[in-house]
Amino acid sequence: MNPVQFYKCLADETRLKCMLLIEHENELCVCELTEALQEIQPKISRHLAQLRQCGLLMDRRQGKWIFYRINPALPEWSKKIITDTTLSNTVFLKESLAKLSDMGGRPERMAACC
Amino acid sequence: MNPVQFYKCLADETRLKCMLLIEHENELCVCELTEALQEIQPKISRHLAQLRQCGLLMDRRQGKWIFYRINPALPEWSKKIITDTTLSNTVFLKESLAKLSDMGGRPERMAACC
DNA sequence: TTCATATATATTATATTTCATATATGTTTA
DNA sequence: TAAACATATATGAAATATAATATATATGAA
Repeated sequence: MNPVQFYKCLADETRLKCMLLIEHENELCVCELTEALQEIQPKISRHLAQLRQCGLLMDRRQGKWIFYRINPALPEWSKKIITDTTLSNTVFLKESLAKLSDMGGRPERMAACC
Repeated sequence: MNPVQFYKCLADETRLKCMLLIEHENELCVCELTEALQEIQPKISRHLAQLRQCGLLMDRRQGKWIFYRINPALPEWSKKIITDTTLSNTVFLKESLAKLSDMGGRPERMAACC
């Protein structure tokens, strides 16, 4: 992971909030992020695609939904930065987390089994 | 310090290398960075100005030279990210550090006294 | 004046957003 | 079973916004 590329991925409000919300919640789908950030779906989807292509996120499909999580194969220093940034910027995420917990009809997780 | 703005500052090769080199060396002037990165002076200068305006760097003048250092007033989480990134990306800085130690006629520091 | 450094600006390159549309899965109904 | 529909997500292309660069010019100290 080139550090410049890594920081470029984090250098956008939508992408950074996606990353930190996913870190905070462990796993989120596109519709949950769309609701949390109050943005249109294609915009969220595009930024998630970029984060996936750069290796920061992994996805798994469960039925209609695609869940994203932090790529566990990321180098330790970059994973640490993501967790540290999440812990130290609760205000930055406050509104989005509120929207998320107010959201009805969230998809149920099944363990990514076996 | 807004985290998006912070990461935007780091999301450029020249700026990131300046930050990490300054972190590594404690203090560097424009001419040293120009030599270390093998870039023209106005380019370095512009990026340093941006880093200063955003509050990531502080400068002090000593005669002809202006020395830059990491702004000690930065929030802890962001200072930590700068040190962690420096420690974990030695390869990224290798060439620049070599150029720097090969450089002749580097300005002498006087303690930023009193 | 000269050397080192800083700033302004115009041009070019890059990134982002939006809309329209496509794909993929799941569900309903014939 | 299969066809039709609904929902979630992805993508292509165009318009717009933002950032980077190179060049020229300005400033400030010795």
